[in-house]
Amino acid sequence: MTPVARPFSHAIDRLRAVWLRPTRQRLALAKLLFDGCDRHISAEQLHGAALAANIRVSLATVYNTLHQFTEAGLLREIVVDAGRSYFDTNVSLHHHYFYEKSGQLVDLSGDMIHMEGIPLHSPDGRRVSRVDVIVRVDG
Amino acid sequence: MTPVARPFSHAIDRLRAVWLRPTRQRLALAKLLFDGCDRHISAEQLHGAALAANIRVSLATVYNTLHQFTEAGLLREIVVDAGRSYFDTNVSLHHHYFYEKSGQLVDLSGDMIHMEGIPLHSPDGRRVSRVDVIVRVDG
DNA sequence: CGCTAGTCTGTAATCGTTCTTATTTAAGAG
DNA sequence: CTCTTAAATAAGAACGATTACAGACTAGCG
Repeated sequence: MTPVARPFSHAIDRLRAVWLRPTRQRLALAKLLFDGCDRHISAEQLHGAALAANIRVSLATVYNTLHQFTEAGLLREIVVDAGRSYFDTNVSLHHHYFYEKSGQLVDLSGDMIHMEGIPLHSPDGRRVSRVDVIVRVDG
Repeated sequence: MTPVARPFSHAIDRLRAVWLRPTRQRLALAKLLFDGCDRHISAEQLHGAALAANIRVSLATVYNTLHQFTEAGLLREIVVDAGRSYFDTNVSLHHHYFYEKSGQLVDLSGDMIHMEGIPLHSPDGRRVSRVDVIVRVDG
């Protein structure tokens, strides 16, 4: 209930906060993405969802928007496969199960796994931007 | 020094051990891959290396061979980017730094990071096939 | 309203990878 | 050594996800 926990209930406020012009397309996509549920969605899936909701938006714009949101910290990109990446609306610290067969991605709470010894810098002193843990499941 | 630590010094023995016919192409690629150094190599890079070494082999065969070796446990596939995957000749337990800018992959010794709480099964009881940890570095 | 930088569209291009089909080859039998 | 056959390879077409491009559109401002 603190302002930090749920800072921007409205899509337009989220966009303003990260200095992205609230255009029709970005607003519509933001509303689809940030509806309160955590999502793991691909660009194609979001494009499909937009069309299904009668929002005319090109696939190129979906890609642009997803990358802009990711850069702004509203989304986190998760690469599971050569040639498949998902965008996660939950940007808090957590990890993932990945079901190789179905391609499904499932959250693994961040405090379930304790990691020690993870470096904050690379061997040559550069900053670690993030640590991805993917638990791969056969079935 | 135990037989297990360095079981197959010769490429041909490695192939026999995993029931892959030692064809000219597979032998040549195995020699390039398992020369004693740990490598993180992409299919294109290996193809280039083969051509440079005057080994005529098609890209399709390089892909087939890499996947067969991976399935046989001689290699480990590491996906870092949508549309880029590397094959690691070091199949022992360890993790990786990934330099986003250069695309370089660097080993992170397995016992540097201690992880606790990593599940052996998925929430619905399926076996975890492996856990990938990628420490992403900006520069 | 009119201007301008930023954004969007539709399509073509690109990239890494996989598929397909004809050809070649390893390896065992005779 | 030759024959036979299943397995492996070559070459390029096909593929799917993503990116690039050039022109049209629009938000925000005066």
